[in-house]
Amino acid sequence: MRDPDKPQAIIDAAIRVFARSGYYNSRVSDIAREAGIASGTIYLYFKTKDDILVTLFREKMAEWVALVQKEVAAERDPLAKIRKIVALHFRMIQDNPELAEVVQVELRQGHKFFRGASAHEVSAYFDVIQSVLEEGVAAGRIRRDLPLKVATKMLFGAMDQLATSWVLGKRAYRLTDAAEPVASIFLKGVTTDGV
Amino acid sequence: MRDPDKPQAIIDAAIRVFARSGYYNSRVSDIAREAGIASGTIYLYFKTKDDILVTLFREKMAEWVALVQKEVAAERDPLAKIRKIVALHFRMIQDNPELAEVVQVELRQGHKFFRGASAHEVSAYFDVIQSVLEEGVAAGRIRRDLPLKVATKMLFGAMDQLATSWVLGKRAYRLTDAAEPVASIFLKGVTTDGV
Amino acid sequence: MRDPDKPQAIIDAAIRVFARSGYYNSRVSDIAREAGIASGTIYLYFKTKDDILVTLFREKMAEWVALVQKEVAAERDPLAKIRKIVALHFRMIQDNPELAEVVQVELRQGHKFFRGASAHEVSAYFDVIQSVLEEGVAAGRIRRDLPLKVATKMLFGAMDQLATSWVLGKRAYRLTDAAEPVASIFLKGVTTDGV
Amino acid sequence: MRDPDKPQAIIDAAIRVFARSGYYNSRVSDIAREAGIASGTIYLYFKTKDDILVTLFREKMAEWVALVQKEVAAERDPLAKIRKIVALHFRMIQDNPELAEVVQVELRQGHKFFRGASAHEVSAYFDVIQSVLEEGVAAGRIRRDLPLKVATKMLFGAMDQLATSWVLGKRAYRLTDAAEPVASIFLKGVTTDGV
DNA sequence: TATGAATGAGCCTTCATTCAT
DNA sequence: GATGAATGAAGGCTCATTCAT
Repeated sequence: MRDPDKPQAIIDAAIRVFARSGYYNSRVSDIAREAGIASGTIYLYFKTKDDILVTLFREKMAEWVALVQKEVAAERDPLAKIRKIVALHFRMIQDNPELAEVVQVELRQGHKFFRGASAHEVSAYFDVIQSVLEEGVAAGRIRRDLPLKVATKMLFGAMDQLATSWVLGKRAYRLTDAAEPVASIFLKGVTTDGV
Repeated sequence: MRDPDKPQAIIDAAIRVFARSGYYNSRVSDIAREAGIASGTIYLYFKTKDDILVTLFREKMAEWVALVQKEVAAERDPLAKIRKIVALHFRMIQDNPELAEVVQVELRQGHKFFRGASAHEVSAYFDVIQSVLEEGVAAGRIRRDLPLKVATKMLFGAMDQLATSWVLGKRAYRLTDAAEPVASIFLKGVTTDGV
Repeated sequence: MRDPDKPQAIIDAAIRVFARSGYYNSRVSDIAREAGIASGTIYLYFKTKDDILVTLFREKMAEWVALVQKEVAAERDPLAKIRKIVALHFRMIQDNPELAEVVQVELRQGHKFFRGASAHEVSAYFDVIQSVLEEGVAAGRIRRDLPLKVATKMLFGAMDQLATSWVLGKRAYRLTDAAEPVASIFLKGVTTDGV
Repeated sequence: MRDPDKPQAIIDAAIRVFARSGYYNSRVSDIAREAGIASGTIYLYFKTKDDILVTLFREKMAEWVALVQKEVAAERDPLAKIRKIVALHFRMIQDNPELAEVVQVELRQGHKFFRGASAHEVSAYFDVIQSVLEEGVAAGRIRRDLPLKVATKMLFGAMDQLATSWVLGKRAYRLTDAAEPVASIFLKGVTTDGV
């Protein structure tokens, strides 16, 4: 396993191919052709076809969570952090629609991800959101009685649905334009009254 | 003379099988065995394996939308209608976890559903939600400046994520208990201030 | 097996269906539909799908040979008998193109016919031709040194090829018009010089 | 890098298998086993099972027609050319009885061949025969009033029937021994009187 | 006798994976 | 390491045949 760029090139090719046809309708040889290599070469870097998807997913999610954590840390205000998360989420989707399509769709293959190999990476993102909400509560900006897990899932679900609609739809508008309304509605729903 | 219960029995068996292994990892013969019939019999009622999934999806979504429409019509207050939708959504998921798992997961196979055969059924549910929000605006209970499509997707996304987490998780709690918090947070986010 | 018309109706339907699609591309249910009966009914009269073809073939060949024998017996002159055979052959093909197509094509399924169940019926037709040639030799009208088996096959092959070309072709001409030329060429080839 | 001998090996195996059981009763896996390869390998070289038969047929007929054309061109005398064609035809059948059996039988699958993909190859052989007859007419050796198309089909049909009988029969004699009688009878039938 | 729904063996074809070069 | 031809297990679908009604 010498060439350090090959795995990345394979993953990038896989993203494009999976986005086009879905995991089960894509052939390993399609990925190889897209990557400009022979299909046997893929098996020098990945154990199985499944391994490509799982690795892809883990890697991208880890990158993503790291980025969000860094950006969120740069903000002081808990509510600004929430706005930041929404803005980042939508920007990432908008800038990487193929990756987004793969993740949106295949993420739901519960057996593979939520319950499986990538559960950790997924929950890390939820943890980031929940931590910010906790900060908000501690700062008195978010309702003390807010059920945090529920609110976390709601925000993720709301963002995810906007993203899904955009990815699977015609993409005739800028998803990033939805960030402010989404954040505002959510924040109005969770913040302390009179603040 | 064809048995009019067979298609339903096949669909019910397919729901159990797809929930267990996912569409692509299920064999037609698995569905047949689950339904207690020979695999060839399935082809007397469905054209292809795909047809089973699409029919299943369309049928269940149509039933679902009809039920929600009826129940919502029975409520007067727009905000009570929203609470009703959330309660129904969660009850349905909780009472039909296998169906829920299939729909949650396969719904995202964008190529098959959102963009494909079942786009109509899916959007009908969105229409129900959006109509209620419009009523709320007309009644002065919901913010006049609310971006309706965004709010509709947010509510659906929030419910869907709660449902997904519950379905794919350990189901150690009652999903219906989450209905009130979800509805409250959402409503606080969208209702007119001071109402 | 009460209804005496059913087997005939099934065979007639089979002729039309086999002519249209060939034996292997025809389904038993196609024959049933063509005959206006249920597919299970076919098995009251025929043991297998194969049995339909074999019975069809035997029956039609037997009828055919009986007819030719009768008509040939009505002629005195051996050469006139040959002309009669050719004329009858072409008329039969022309009047029953669907039967002809089935027989022409499936006849060659050597395993089933020449070597199999219908060898007897096929050779009976060859016997008729050869007998006439023998008469011709005995009457001094046909060359004494003619290899009879070869000449018999040649005449049959010549007629059969004309028939095949007509059946598989556009049928834009009357096959019966070819009877006289075919008979003449053959007879010139086999008759005694100077007669 | 694909093995250039594989397609030929597959076709040769297919000839043996088809000759043994007929096209419809042969499985692709039978051909693979006969060729000593895995069944999937066949699909690296042929698109479908049907493609094997069509390719086999086209290729062999093209070779055959080319050979006949070359050999016929080497003869001067039109009548000698006819004798040559008959001799070659019978020799080819006798030397390749399995190929012969396949071609004889499947050739009649009108839908596939005469009317289908290989119509061109088949008619090329007829063209060779007819051209020679035309030469004979031009040379005054063959009757000016001979209906050429009829005579062409007669000769082909005669040869084909002798071949079929031999192939499907016990092959207890040398087919090539029939060449001279067949040619003589045909030529006596078509040549100018007194020549 | 007639029906046609049900059966399930059978087969073509695909494609993830291997391995000789 | 890289290749891609070869493999062969797997599965969707068909259809001849059966049998309960």
